Amino acid sequence: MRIGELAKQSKLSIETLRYYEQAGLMDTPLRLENGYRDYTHASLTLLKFIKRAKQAGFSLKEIRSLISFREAKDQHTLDEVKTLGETKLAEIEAQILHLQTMHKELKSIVQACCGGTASAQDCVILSALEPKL
Amino acid sequence: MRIGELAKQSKLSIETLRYYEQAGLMDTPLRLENGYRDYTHASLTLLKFIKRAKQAGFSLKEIRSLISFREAKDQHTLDEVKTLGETKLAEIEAQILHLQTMHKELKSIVQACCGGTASAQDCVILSALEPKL
DNA sequence: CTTGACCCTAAAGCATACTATAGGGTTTAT
DNA sequence: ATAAACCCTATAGTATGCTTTAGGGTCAAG
Repeated sequence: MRIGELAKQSKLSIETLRYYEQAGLMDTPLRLENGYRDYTHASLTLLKFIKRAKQAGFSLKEIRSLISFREAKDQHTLDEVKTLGETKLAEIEAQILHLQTMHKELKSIVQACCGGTASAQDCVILSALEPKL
Repeated sequence: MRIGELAKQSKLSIETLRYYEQAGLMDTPLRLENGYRDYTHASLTLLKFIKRAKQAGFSLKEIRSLISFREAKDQHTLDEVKTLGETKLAEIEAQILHLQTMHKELKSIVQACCGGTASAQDCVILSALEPKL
């Protein structure tokens, strides 16, 4: 299958597929006589794997690790895979906490603002951002 | 005050200060005879404002808006400021939801892995990332 | 008078994940 | 034969918020 077909089936752009190849996520595929890339169904399966891993929050760099685990399962331990997952889980938790902190802070100051078309002269939001004396 | 002193007091790097100036967050300060930047206390107050806004989750671009509101309060309405805050709140909420979705998904597959030093041959994490047939 | 601390500019680099552009072959259909 | 649709490479651009580099003045102390 040529790149256009793989793009269609994977719902990724042709450019993204070439980018993934260059980024080391996919092996360089065989080439047809005219130089066109010639993919097999395995490429599609790999792309679906990549998409699911992305959905789960892994970066392309981390996905490279996941792919190498996947390609040589017997040379890796369950712990290696699980550690990657747990590390990512911890990162996501930290990000959520950070966002929740910001949200709480921002919500309290935004809610204090009555809004309206009056001048922002005495805006409590702007005041809240001023350094405390 | 020269830039080194302002950096110390604001706890930002000298480079960041010059970057903020170039990014339009701070006015170009007066210069001493030798060309050195000469800041006043107002610059420090502004930097603290910027830092608090960052803490609340605003991007530098949004902070530019906040600063222009702050500098000409009487030419803006409460609604303008409040809308900026509410939009940002909504963005943060969306990000939290997205992260929570990923977290839930990832947690369920990571927890299913028993770990250990056995080969990843039958790793449920890797399996979970494979496309379903 | 030189050393070290401080300041300057302009431009490039970093990380992430792509997207776009320029310039040029190939294949398919009419 | 020509136009549309497809493929190729290499390079640069996008967004964000800085940091780093290169190359070079300024100033106070010893």
